[in-house]
Amino acid sequence: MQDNLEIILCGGQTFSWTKEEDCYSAVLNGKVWRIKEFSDIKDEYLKNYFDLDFDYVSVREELKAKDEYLKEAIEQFPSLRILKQEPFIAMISFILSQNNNIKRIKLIYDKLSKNYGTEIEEGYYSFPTASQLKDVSVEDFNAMGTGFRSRYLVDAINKVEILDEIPTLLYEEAKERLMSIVGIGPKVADCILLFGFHRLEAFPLDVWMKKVMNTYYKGKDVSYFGSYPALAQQYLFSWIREKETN
DNA sequence: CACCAGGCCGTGC
DNA sequence: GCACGGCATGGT
Repeated sequence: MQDNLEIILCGGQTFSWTKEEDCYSAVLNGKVWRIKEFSDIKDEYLKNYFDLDFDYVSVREELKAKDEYLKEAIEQFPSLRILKQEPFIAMISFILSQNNNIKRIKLIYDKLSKNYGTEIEEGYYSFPTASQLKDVSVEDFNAMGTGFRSRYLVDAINKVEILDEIPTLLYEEAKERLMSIVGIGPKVADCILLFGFHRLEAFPLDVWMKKVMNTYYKGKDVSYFGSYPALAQQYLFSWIREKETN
């Protein structure tokens, strides 16, 4: 298992993957996947999921030339990619993420899968679909440990059709539309647009990125980072977390 | 025992 | 408009 996959699969952009003894596993698209390294990604579904056709090299070079912080971040995490997750999974995952930590988000993600998803192999469950969750009540969600986010989940599931509109909308319109769901604010909306719709103009500002902006990019904003601010965000997010938690 | 976590809502000004 | 407190819960 290489470190490269760790930052992508367990770094907070997805909660679908489980680190096992000798591989990373996930249930996606109705199938159990097990991978140890990039060369295991051969299936068409996974190739698309891992965004393997996008040319990260030139974007990395462009960002590295901007300043020393981006240069350091990119050199530390050169293999970072933005996964193409299912919109519904991304929406629920990032509603769960607020005022929460990665480990516990994953715990709830797995609990929802086990209780409301479909068992694909023994012990491996798909994340529930919107229709599998449509009759789940606030009290039911409370039993899953989602706490004050339970009512947000119910509202999101009731308004799931919004996700179908997103691809037709401009970034700002799409963000506003997502924010009409109770419990989705600017940051969660950006995460859904980025990880669920691959909108690379999104720029999720969480506590870590706010710290980065205040400390290293004072007076600057998203426009400083060029055409793909989401990539700059992802490198800097990983960089600052690594720096301050280890 | 505290305190914290990839924020947002509701209230008050 | 903007600042503030509160929030369920598991981990440390």
